[in-house]
Amino acid sequence: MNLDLSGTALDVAPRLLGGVLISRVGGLSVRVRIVEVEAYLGAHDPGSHAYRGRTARNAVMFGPAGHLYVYRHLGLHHCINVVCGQPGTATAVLLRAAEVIDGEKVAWQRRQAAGVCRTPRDLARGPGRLAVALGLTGEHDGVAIGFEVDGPELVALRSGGGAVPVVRGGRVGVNGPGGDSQRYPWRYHLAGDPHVSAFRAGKV
DNA sequence: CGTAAGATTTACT
DNA sequence: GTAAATCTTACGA
Repeated sequence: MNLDLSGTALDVAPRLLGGVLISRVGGLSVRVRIVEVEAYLGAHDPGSHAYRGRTARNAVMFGPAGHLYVYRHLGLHHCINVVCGQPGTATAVLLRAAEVIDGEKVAWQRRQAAGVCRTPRDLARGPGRLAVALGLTGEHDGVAIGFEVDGPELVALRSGGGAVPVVRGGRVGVNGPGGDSQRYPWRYHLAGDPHVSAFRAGKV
């Protein structure tokens, strides 16, 4: 089943949960099940990078859906977004955490090379860790997303198909006015899944 | 041009 | 629990 990315991040985010992401970076295949995402709505969202307009970094978000927006955070880590919506609307879904279901050995080696990973649970639990496990870096900013498991694209996305228990809550590290982390409840994750990262409120 | 803050992770007290 | 690492963008002088 193909994913429809033409809606806003709020439409797309819940549908990505339970879906499968395949990465073939460097010829090494890693497959993960998405368990946690966050929606970002561009110009209408103070927490979005695109809130204050287009820059060289976030240009991809203003483009058509079905592309990867990868950015470097704090100089050390990368975060992966799926661009959705229409061109000109900078809406995207941040992939925050996933469960590695195939290519665990490759993911483990990448995580060991970049830092320390003690348990399989931590392989892709968190945005930066997920990027490492998948082998995605700043070079992959703007690459097209495929929808076939064995397609030519570097990364591919597939819907999980069935309904999954979704929990909605405040985004991690992002606050609304007055330090209210629940002001924009645009974080979605699978209920009770151990691979979901811990919630942290943003700085006030 | 200089400074502050950020969609984070890791290590140390 | 708290701090440090480290780079890009935004904003004030």
